[in-house]
Amino acid sequence: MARLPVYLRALTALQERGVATVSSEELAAAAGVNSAKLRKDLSHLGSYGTRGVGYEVEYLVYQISRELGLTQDWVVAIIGVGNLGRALAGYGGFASRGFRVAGLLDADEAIVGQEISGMVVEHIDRLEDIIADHGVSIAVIATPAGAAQGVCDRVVAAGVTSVLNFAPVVLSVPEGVDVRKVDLSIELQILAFHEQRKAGGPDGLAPLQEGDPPPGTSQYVETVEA
Amino acid sequence: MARLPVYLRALTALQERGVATVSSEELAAAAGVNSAKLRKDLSHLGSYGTRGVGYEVEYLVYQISRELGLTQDWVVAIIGVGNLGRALAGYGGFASRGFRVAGLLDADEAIVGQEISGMVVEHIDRLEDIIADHGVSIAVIATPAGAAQGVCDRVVAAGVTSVLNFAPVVLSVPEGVDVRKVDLSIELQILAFHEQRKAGGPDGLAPLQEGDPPPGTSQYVETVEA
DNA sequence: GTGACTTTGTGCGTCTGTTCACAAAGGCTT
DNA sequence: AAGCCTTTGTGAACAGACGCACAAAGTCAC
Repeated sequence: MARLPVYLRALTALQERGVATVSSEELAAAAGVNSAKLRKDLSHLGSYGTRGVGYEVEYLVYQISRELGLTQDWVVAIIGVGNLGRALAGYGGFASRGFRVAGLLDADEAIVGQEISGMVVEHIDRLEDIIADHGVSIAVIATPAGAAQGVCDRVVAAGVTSVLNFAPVVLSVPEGVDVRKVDLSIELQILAFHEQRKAGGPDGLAPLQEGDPPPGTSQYVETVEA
Repeated sequence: MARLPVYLRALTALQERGVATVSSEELAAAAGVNSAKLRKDLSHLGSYGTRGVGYEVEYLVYQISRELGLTQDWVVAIIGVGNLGRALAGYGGFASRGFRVAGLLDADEAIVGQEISGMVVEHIDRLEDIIADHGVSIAVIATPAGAAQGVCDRVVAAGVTSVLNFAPVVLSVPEGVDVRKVDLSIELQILAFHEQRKAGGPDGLAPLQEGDPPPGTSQYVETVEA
């Protein structure tokens, strides 16, 4: 389930505050979900709390970590060392959760050789070597959109079966390869959509109103991509 | 719908390639969704294509942009200018889609005054002024986890009703305020989960096997937060 | 002008995920 | 030791999304 990491974070926060036991109600509130859903998730996961008391925090942390595969280390390569790649390389949340960054790669000769967050940027030509040598199992793609599919094909061919994609394209991959996508501008657009809704619908116009330019004579292009 | 931005991106890509008309089947493939779902989304949105031909690309771009509220400009403030905040400030996808960054703010005196991507970083004390002066309607929170809720409360009090949160906490906000969350390490954890599934279940153990340490004597802590 | 072909728009069955509500289970107090 | 109280685990109703499949509608060729 996609909610387990959220539970895990809430639990580790409780753990740091020295809380030993927690009810489904409290934990659900901390994670921002319904308590019945949380209980069903946890029971579906096999672990149990004790009725009348709640869940033991440490035990649950261990169970969820194991379920998520965080008891073993995962080796990550970051491809594309632009602004975003740099931020990812310096992101503390990786190392502290069992993700080891084995390499930073880029195609730009001006960037290759630079030291970023204690690592030397390698040339993209060495991609296959680095994946094989370090046993990389997760690739993070932070390249420009145009390069993403090509890089993706190469990492998949080299045996990587999990890809985290920050490039604004839909990657096509063979069966058995997982892709997750994070797109900053899409998140903003969704917020803009809701914001507009609050302000009273799209410009207050019904779609295809009398007087709107009909399809076929369209000049609306300049309104979207400034 | 959360899929409209994906359609829009696929459409603008087609537009740049000079494609005038597209069928639901083609567009669905480009967006990575089922064609019936795409047609239902588009019809639900009110706009139509012409049967036997498909959708006119330009007209659809205009309609979706209008629905998403991209025909107007949205003013954004980025709070927290660490690695991630810097990457966001330099991200080209904002300006090109009608999102104008009105301010970069941070609490660290060493960062305030620096110029990042052509903007001078302001002190967090000026938060309310900047929101009011520029008419900020979307706040991007890229602070450390501990500061996020406090910053969120302040931007909401200042009238912001949409928040994009990169901090690894669940923000609590009053009714009517939208929060979207992007969490890099959660994405990686979900990938790790699937990766482990491919490799044959969580360590190959059934939960709470005979011989496992029972709850109450737990020493598993060191396995999770290294 | 007519017929064949293409593609949209949508009714309907299905399925997954969510929530309610309650019985079973365990602890705590007296 | 007995009963009360809290909290889990889950059956069942509910809701929304999804996708198939087909009829309506329009185009294109001749």
